[in-house]
Amino acid sequence: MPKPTFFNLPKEKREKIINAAIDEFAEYGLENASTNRIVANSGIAKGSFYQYFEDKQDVFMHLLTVLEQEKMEYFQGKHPPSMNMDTFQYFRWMIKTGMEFNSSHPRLVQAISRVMFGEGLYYQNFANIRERSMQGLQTMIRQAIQNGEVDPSVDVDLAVMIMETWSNAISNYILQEGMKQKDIMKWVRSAKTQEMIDKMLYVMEYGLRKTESDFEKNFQERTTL
Amino acid sequence: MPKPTFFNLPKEKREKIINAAIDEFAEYGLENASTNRIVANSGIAKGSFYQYFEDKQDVFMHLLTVLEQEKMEYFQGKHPPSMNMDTFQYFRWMIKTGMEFNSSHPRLVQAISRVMFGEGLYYQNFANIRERSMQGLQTMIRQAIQNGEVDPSVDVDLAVMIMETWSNAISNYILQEGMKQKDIMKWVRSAKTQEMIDKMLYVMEYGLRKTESDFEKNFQERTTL
DNA sequence: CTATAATGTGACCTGCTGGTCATATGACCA
DNA sequence: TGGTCATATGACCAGCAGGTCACATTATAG
Repeated sequence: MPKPTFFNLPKEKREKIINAAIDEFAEYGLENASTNRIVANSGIAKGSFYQYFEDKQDVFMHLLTVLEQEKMEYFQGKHPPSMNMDTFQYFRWMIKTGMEFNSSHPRLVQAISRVMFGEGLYYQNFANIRERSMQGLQTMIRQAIQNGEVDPSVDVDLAVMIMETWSNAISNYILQEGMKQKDIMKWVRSAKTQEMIDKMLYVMEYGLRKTESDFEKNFQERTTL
Repeated sequence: MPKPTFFNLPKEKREKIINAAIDEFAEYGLENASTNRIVANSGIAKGSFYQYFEDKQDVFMHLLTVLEQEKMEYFQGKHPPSMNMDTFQYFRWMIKTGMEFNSSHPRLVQAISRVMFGEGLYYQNFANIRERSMQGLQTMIRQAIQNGEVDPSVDVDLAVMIMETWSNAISNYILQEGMKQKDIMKWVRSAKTQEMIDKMLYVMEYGLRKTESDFEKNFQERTTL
């Protein structure tokens, strides 16, 4: 949390600092952000910076609350188009409204996602290596559509992106949980972890919505082979 | 690519350097990794480092190819349990085998995902803020299960994680594509982008697999309201 | 007006960074 | 043996980092 002195500042000055910080984080991420540049670009003295904030992480935490707050205000100004939405319709409305918000605050969102989701995505070199695995997935999916397994209306690139997302989500989840364990190997192979993976993949396959098809039946069928 | 001198090194020395690099990246990410620490921990001189590599990004790129290579070898040693798998079964096998590999190379995987997917996840502070939005999702999903909308066998935490993953995936996708456009606002609101979002959410809802239910019908139904 | 407290300032500190280079080492060959 | 060449070394460099602090400025109160 910023110190009280920061909140006593005139609004204009505060915003100038925040904007400089946003630009800095958007460009360099958290660890490589430079307080020197931030103070230079916001036209305050170095010493002042440390009268407003503990350190640069403090600034970044403040950006998070700014985002949270502004997003909440934005949502309060909007209203769902209908009262009779089910949960999925509501979620869709939230996502779309969220996108509207994001596109009206691109720098702020970029700064935060730069920090939260890594520098990796921004390096060109990585793209090449990703490409190779993407191509593998692509042919796999094309085949699957031909075999009538994958919904043909879902276009190939989208399906690739979805499978990649899932694959990363599962990997990260397992990695992060696994790191907490004594014996990762054993933990990964445990029935509980395997079931977790199965469930995630089941949802990828059949979706979150409850349909007439029986979950348990499908689930058993798929996983015991 | 590392320079030839690196590949002329005795295997043992090479591995010592690689291991030091893995530890460094796992701990500090790419930008904050220190070549000084790497040379100190691998017991080589600073100058030698620059006879082996261009710079630290060069080292990291090499780690990527090491991962790629070792993973390929690992997969070649394994064989799918059955030849009659459909695509989803095959994908499940790939994911699980991948997890096995990851858990047998935890440091390497951690180093790479640390760089690729950001420092953000590793800071404790962020967890608190995420918590709040998670709780919102949680109550939403509990309600949805009660209303018979969400598959009750999918447990709440998993559903939250899935929705969060989707929400992030969509945001990132839109942000990255949107940044290339002149007018983000307009692009986000364009029919094409909106349809893309609809499709992703449709897949989240109904899954990738082709079922007896008609995609086009469902899709139309859901999105025109 | 003076006294006191709060805020603003930037020169300065130490520590570490990525990177260089003159020199030392030692394997190989004539 | 002496000469050559790839490799190894670490002292050294300039640059920038985050952070401090004695002092200047301004606001507040008596």
